[in-house]
Amino acid sequence: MTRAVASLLGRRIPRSFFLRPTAIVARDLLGKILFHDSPAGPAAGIVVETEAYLRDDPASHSFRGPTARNASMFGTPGRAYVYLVYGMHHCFNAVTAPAGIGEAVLLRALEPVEGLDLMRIRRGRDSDRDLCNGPGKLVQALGIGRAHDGVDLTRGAVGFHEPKVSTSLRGRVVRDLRVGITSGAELPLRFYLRGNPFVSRR
DNA sequence: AAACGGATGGGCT
DNA sequence: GCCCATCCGTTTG
Repeated sequence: MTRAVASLLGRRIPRSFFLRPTAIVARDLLGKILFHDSPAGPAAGIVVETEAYLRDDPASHSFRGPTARNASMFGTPGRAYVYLVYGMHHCFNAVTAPAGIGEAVLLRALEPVEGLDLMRIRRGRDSDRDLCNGPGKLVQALGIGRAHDGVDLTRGAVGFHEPKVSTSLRGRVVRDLRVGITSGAELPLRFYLRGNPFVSRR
């Protein structure tokens, strides 16, 4: 681990964190750091926007039961669920709930804090704000792909950490409707940090 | 500033 | 065939 990264990351988020109600996990991931120690170099960002996807939730991939595609969503909590959407982008989720129950948290936006040059190359964009302000964008910026579907986020190259210097999020957490879905659109399961310029929409 | 459409592929009815 | 948990360049107001 590089010197810069060591000064950034606190303790790794353990599996017990993900074994709590999914909306709570989605809320509590705000302010944590998503890190990928990739072969090309480290990249990381502060989580600023998430969405919860529940069982018996018509917007959730798990709604119609387990399939080959969504298998990891029904697997061990604290692992990744990565899938291809719109034929060209990937989305990254942290699996929650006990095995057999298909729930997860979609990561929608990060505030880039490490590996910004690498992110710019991967994204083909220069502006800091355009690196991780969307679910497809952050996945591309971090170098995450289909190969990461099912990986354990509590150990290994991809995972969540406490920030070394933590700031209070009191009064900054907003809860409202999810983005880009049709059914289940009335459920308030999106969480983001008020006023943060790296959130995917204002 | 908002609205729109094209790209692109896999999963499911 | 149709429907996407999206992104981006272009057009329109």
